[in-house]
Amino acid sequence: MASRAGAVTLADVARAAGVSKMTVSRALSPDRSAALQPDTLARVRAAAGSLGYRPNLAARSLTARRSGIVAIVVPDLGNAVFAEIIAGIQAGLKDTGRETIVARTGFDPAAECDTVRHLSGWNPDAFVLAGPSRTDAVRALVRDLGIPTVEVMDLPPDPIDMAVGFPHAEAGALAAEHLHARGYRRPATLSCNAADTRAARRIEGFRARATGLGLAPPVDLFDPAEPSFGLGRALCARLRARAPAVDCVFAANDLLAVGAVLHCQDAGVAVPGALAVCGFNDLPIAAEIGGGLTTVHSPRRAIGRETAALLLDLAGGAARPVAPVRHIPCHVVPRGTT
Amino acid sequence: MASRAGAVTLADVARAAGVSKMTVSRALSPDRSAALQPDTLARVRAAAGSLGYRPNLAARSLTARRSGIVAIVVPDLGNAVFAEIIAGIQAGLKDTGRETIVARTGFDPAAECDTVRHLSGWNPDAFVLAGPSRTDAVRALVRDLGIPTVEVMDLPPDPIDMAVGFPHAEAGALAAEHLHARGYRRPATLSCNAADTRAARRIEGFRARATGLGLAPPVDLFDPAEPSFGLGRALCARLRARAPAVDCVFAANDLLAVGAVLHCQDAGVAVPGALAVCGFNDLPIAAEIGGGLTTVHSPRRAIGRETAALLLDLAGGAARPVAPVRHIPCHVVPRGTT
DNA sequence: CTGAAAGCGCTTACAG
DNA sequence: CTGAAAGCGCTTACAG
Repeated sequence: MASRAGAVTLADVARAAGVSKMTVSRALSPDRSAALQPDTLARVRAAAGSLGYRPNLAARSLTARRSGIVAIVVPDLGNAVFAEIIAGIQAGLKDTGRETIVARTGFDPAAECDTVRHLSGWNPDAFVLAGPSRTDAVRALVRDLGIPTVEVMDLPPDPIDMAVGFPHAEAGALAAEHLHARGYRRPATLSCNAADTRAARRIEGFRARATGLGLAPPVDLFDPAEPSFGLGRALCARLRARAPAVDCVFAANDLLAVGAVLHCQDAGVAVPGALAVCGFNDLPIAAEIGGGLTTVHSPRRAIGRETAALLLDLAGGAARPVAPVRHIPCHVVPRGTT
Repeated sequence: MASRAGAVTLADVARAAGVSKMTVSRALSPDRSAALQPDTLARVRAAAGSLGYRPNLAARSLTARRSGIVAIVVPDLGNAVFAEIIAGIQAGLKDTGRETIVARTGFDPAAECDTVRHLSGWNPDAFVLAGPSRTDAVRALVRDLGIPTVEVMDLPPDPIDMAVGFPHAEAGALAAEHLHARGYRRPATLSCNAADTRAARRIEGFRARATGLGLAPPVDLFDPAEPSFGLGRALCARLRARAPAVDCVFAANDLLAVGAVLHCQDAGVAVPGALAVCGFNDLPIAAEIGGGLTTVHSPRRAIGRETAALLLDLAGGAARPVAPVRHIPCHVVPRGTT
């Protein structure tokens, strides 16, 4: 039994194969095994296989000074957006000898800093930070650590190191252009969750482009609660009471947007006839509701894959990849609500 | 700059504080610092703080023979069920010096084995396996590794080691009891995804209890596709065409159940008047649809927290905790669709 | 209460 | 193409 106490080590394999530990080390390293004589290689691999050798990764990490770990820090796992980014990264890193370690902060910027500090003890090859805001403390810490860091989902005005995503103002601007092109002229916005600074920038981007295109200044409704269908219903009800002339709505996320559509269905308000609705993210739910929700697609998978590619470029040699800031644009998915 | 090359080590702190490495090691270990003189402790901590010392976790893991890592293997992160189990575990492990490492298998049982084998190289304190099925290879591997392992979400007939969850047949039985108590007598079941063996057991449990209570034998509709609202709509349409006398439906998951309700709304079928619908999981969507979906709540958070508690019990000393198999029951949440 | 020695299991950097 | 030596940064087990 290869249990923890008496685990099979490099020395055991060396003994069994009649070679030195170094030869075993080389035989089991994809990069260095080419230098070995074919029959030596075969003998070592056979011995390793029959003994059930599994390298001690802590020991490897200690000497090689790189762990092969990519540390991903997200606010929340239940959120499909972050889950898909992680899935994209893991898919892109598959079979490259890199493992991911995922930590969640619960949207607490201070927790992000503690988490990065702690994870740094594993000497990750890279950090991926997915949360919406970054404290100065994290920025200083990450710089000080000297570990490559990718900020994802967003393109911050002042990236710490690398970034893969899109400026959230752009997502709002695309929604404004779409609604304008469809002929709507009196817009409103729905948003929530004060901690979500990206949502705020989407709304700002919408407002800027909407007024630039000559639409009426948007009526903004905001609620500090977390997003949900129920909140979308409530905000839409409030909107109709306050500003009945509004003919279209940009909701900062799909949950609010679907809630708004549900409210309209219940209240007998024709969508998009009396009120058009555009969301953000393009979660699966957007395609599932009757007629489909028009929404701005955020390319989570592509961001994850591109992040993996960036990390592999890094490992490939260049001190910094050719393009350390990669813009993955979002786009409008027109469906039945606009 | 405390970058990777010249990171601050225990020896650096020892020099700065004028003590030996051992004293620093003790001062920084919560368990062993009690044995130090208070002023020594303070001096060491001050030195560690001002130098920005961060322990090298690979080195610690190598000597202490435990990493403090809990390795969680899930089929999919986008699935709210697994995300919540992970969140529950992470919440329960917070401030206990344990980190989680999360890997996904994409519902591929062979990938589960490869993943466990690879993660074992980090000498995790424990494995948490969340997927629905386990190959004999993983079972053998995990036993051979001698690392404590918790299977979660389910209570398998033959647990490898520890387990936290509920038998899925029980969830189906609860649904049958609920529908029976409400007076429904001619049931059907909707299910999908051949790889989801747990769903199959929920359906079996439903059938057994339904017939035991004297209901008509359920009409079973199955589709091999992944669950979605759209599939729920389609299955419900098929059901009504094939078995118009059916008066209630147990759907193996909330996505199918919501889809079934949406189909009924579109088709002008009164819910629950003409057809009652009960789902499984109690995802947020269940409370959000108009009137609310009646569903069997799966206690994901509680399972996560209980798993964390089990792991802490383990660390507390006992070779195996008092109750290595913990039953966290599910329950019906009655809402508007039954 | 504190410390000197040994060693965890690997890989790096030299040799030959 | 292969190997002997040294050392990564910690903690365990002994001493005192």
